[in-house]
Amino acid sequence: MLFHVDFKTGKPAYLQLVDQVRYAAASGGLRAGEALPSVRQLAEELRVNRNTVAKAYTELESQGIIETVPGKGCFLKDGNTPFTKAVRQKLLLKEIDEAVVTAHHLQVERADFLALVKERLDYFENKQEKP
Amino acid sequence: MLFHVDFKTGKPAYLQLVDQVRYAAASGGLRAGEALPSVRQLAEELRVNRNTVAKAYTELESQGIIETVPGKGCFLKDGNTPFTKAVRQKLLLKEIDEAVVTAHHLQVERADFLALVKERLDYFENKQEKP
DNA sequence: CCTACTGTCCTACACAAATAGGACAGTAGG
DNA sequence: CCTACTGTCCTATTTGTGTAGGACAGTAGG
Repeated sequence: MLFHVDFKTGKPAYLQLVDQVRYAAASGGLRAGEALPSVRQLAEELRVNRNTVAKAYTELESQGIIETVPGKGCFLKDGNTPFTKAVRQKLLLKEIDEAVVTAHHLQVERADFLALVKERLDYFENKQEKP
Repeated sequence: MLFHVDFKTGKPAYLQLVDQVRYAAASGGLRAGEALPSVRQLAEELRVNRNTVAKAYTELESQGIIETVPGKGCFLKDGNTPFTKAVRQKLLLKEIDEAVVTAHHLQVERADFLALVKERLDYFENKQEKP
């Protein structure tokens, strides 16, 4: 199965799901317009309450990743974020700054950091191409 | 004063402190070996319990940012992270991946993303130089 | 030694967060 | 229309997190 929950990590189950869907979407494991597993079906597979899955889907919708149609299901959104350019820059800058500050404390040099970033960009782009 | 806590954000006070110390250290606002404000003094300034500040300092020490000497005080560590290269790579990759995935969903192109990263690297490096 | 600092452990409490189950509304195909 | 699916709201319980104050141990200077 595509998703899994690890109860030993202490990280909330619904957040683990959110991350996994985000990664799957970014790396091409999920396609635009594709339907996600139903709330109940996924909940049973993962041995989790329906509302836990539902909470993850709600969070994903508020992030603009998926679209939920009541009575039909949840689907991966096909592009066009619901956020303005200003909001997008702010969200992204926050995460970039966190990584840059962490790199400083981990004593990772500028060149090494940039190399790592490019490597990861390549990684996600390559997976994207595949069938 | 160097630090401040905003109670309106909903973000825990001790985490706000952790972030501010991390940023101050990365941008040169705090120097290696420099003493941080004492737990009680800072707590009084910020109108916060001592243990809230103490918790922030504990977290910072576990991150390898500061060093705490019982009876004397807390000091900014002078380089040399306590982590192995493997652990450092793992910690950094996690944050880089998060930013890369977010960039994908915010539809920020590779070139724009790299430009942003370089801009922020410059920003922190420049502040570092200043007195 | 005594005083005034330093950080820390222990305990307590209030609040929020995470999870869980029952009942309900919309969709679609037989 | 009836059945079986979809997501959702409401409520309850539990668990964890953030904050708080009292008492204690180590350091340093008068």
